[in-house]
Amino acid sequence: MVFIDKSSGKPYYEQLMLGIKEEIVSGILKPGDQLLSVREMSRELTMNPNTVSKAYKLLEAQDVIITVKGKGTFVKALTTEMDPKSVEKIQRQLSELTIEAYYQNISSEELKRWVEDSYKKIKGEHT
Amino acid sequence: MVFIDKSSGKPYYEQLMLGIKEEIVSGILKPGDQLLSVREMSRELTMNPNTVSKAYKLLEAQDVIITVKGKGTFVKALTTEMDPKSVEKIQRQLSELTIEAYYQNISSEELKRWVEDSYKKIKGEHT
Amino acid sequence: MVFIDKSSGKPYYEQLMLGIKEEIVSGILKPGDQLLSVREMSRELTMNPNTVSKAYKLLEAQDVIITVKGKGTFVKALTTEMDPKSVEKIQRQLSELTIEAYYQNISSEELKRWVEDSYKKIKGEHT
Amino acid sequence: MVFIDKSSGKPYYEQLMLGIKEEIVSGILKPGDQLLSVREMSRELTMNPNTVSKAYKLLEAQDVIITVKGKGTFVKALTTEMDPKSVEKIQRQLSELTIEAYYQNISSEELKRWVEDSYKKIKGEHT
DNA sequence: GTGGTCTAGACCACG
DNA sequence: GTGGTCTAGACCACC
Repeated sequence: MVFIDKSSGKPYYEQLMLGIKEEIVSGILKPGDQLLSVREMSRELTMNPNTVSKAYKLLEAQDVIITVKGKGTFVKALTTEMDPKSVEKIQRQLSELTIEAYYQNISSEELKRWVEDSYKKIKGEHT
Repeated sequence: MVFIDKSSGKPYYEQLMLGIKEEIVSGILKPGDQLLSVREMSRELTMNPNTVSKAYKLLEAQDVIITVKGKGTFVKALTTEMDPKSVEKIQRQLSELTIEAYYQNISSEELKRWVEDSYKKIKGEHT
Repeated sequence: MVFIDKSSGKPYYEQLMLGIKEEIVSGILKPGDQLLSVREMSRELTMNPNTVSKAYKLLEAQDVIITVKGKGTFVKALTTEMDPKSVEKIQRQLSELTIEAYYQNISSEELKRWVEDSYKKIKGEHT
Repeated sequence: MVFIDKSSGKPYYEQLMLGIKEEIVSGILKPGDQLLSVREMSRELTMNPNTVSKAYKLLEAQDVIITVKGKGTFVKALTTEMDPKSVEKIQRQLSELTIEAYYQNISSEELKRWVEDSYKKIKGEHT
């Protein structure tokens, strides 16, 4: 069950996208699994259907899920290739994060430990 | 010289804030150094003075710089304490980044290597 | 209704910030209450929306209110912790005020009575 | 010797005005005493003569000091009457301070104790 | 010269 | 509807 923090400042649709990805990488959602319909999901999370729809559309554009008309929305298999653009974006964000971390006197070791922890958390959720 | 990507979608003032922090951690700007005046900077980056001012004000709120009315704006010494809120924010962002990275088949090792590289880049620029 | 004295020399946004805080401590505004929207408030007070926005942003930085994009701005619960910087500032201002008072032959007792009165006024407005 | 905090944000001339008043109420400066000349004072405090001059002019307007052309500037006797405008201003500032204090969970008692302390500090400096 | 405040008005993202 | 960003330009206080 994805959790939406309504006062985090982050757009709902982004939180939902991230939440779904999180459930996929952690194995809660598996390839072929059907997502809640837009209307169900919107009721579940008490948000506007348009917002859920936007998240689904963007996830579909990212090849994370696929919508079959009249059938529903399904999780796609994790791709084995990297999307250069996404990778580049991640690197850029990481670089910015490093500057902020450095400014807070967070050492490189600490930061790497946090990366490790995050990975463990994801894998640990696999059943 | 801070570079502003006018088509990145990121607000100019955030880019400027990050750019200035980058110059500070990398040693290009040292404590006590005077920043370009709001007007100079706005001319330099071809943006509105209000936008530069906004970045300066926010950096001042973060204790990164200090502005003396009628005098100018100056770099403060790097603090040695951590701001719990900022640290928490960094951890959260890192956690989200990890999910995206995992989705792109980027290994934990790879990600940690990038962290290390970013740190080296910062320190390598020290004179 | 916050009152703005347009000829007091004090910036509008500061007057608005103080006015909102006053309504909160006196119980007129309660945690969770929605503030007037930026546009409504600007119409109400006949000032520019940007000025209202500035006040709201600063109050948010002080953890007094919280704004949710596309939804509105809401009163936060009064915190139970002290912010050392704010406390220091209050002490400094009080010290300066004392000098001015002393210069006007205002006794310590009188000044303390005024403090008491101000507190009573705040609490008296509670419902 | 008045101390000017060049990075406090407060205008220099106001700091100087307050500093001189402080020296008067604490007895360091007595009625009839001669102040440093504008030029001496500006050298002493490493500030612009115009700034010192502005402070002196304003203090003269407040009947705190008096300038005799060709002679110098002298401390006037503490008046025994109150200036209604000044008193009103003090009350207003105190009222605003109370709101901020209340917001920081500072009790009425604490605030009154601080007032008492400030008064003691002033009187304690009397020789 | 410096930064600070305020206005007017445009455009965008979010829900 | 909401707030956020950006621009253009005016006026003021401080130094």
